Amino acid sequence: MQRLQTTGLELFYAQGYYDTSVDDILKKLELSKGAFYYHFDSKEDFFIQIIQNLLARKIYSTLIEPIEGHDNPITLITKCFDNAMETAVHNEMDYGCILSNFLTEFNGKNEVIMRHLNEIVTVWEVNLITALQKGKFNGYLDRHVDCEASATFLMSSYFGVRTLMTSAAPASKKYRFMSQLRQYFKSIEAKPVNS
Amino acid sequence: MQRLQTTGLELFYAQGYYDTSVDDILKKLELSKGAFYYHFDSKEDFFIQIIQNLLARKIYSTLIEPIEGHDNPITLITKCFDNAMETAVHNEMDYGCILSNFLTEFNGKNEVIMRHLNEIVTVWEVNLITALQKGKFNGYLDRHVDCEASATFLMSSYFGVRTLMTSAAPASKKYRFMSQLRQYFKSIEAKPVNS
DNA sequence: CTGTTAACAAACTAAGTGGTCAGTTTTGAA
DNA sequence: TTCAAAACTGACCACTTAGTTTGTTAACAG
Repeated sequence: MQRLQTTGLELFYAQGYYDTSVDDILKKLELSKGAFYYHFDSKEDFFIQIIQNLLARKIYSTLIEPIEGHDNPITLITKCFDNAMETAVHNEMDYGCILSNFLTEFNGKNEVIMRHLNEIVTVWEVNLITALQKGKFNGYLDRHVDCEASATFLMSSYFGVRTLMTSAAPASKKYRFMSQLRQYFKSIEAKPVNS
Repeated sequence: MQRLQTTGLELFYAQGYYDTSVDDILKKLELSKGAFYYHFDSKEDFFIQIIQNLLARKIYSTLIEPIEGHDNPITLITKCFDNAMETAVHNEMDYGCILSNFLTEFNGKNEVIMRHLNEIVTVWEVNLITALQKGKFNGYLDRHVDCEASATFLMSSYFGVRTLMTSAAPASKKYRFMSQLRQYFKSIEAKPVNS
């Protein structure tokens, strides 16, 4: 069962949902169709279970959990993005940010799945905002910073760079991105008081 | 012929390439399959012609041409992104950035098409870098700015925010994004000389 | 009027697609 | 040992896919 979902997510991530047939998955697993439809109502049902069981966890462990804590959110987020992109650089099987890819694929096509995906996006957003607000409260961020806006900007840039990284020269893309991310962070960090 | 390609791009953009059948396009055009395959070798050939004839032009007119000129690139890029996102906000048929969507869809699946798409990305990148360098030369940007890195950062953030905008509250996403884009720009613009 | 050709129509093929179902094996408790 | 429920098989169904083939117009040069 776990094996089913893991393989499913791998294939869906690599080939896309609509371009991965149930037969594809079953062939890789050497399983029969009957077994599959015994466990799942439909391909869509299968995918939704994957979202809830695997995708949500994956996003949490790579993008949310690392930014929790009471340290400087700038440091935490920088490290978090750096790590996430580093695995992408070193993983030849990188097809961009899973979440962003699926958002693109299902947009305007499957409302049910979109709701599940957007839920994960919202969780990420809320956690980012919270981390930033906490950072502001603790004096790491300038007190004029718009945390909601900053979160949107950070999410955008991360989604986008992961898309760009798949094309060519991911390592250099990562380096350039990180340098400008730091530049942005420098502009919202707490200014030293000239007393 | 023009009608064929225009309708094709509309459908490919809205539903994705793999989820749009030749029959879909022909049904909307009230045309026969014979006519289609008289003009095009294959579905892929059809799409590649669309990329070259329509997509490249669309990217040029919305993202490249507006940033050409000798004004402050910060102003130009800000206005350009603002306009591009504004049409997205007001267009109920918005499915994100066409280029970014296709990059996601074809990544790892069709190398030929990927090459064509990446060509467009490169053109955009080169023009962005040029605009920034010119801005640096003309004293609009701080002379320590890494123009390549800045271009990557700008492209990433734009791709990403267009993906996010399709989910919910595009207008508010736009507003938040633009505010932080300005914040970023403020951090790379030429510092006033304290003489 | 004739023959040629560009432009299309429509029926067709072969290979998939998601999904079903009658039947078989495996498991585990009584 | 029994037997029912759970787990699984693989052939099958209706349908869709990209692409082909054969046939029909319409225009037009000679």
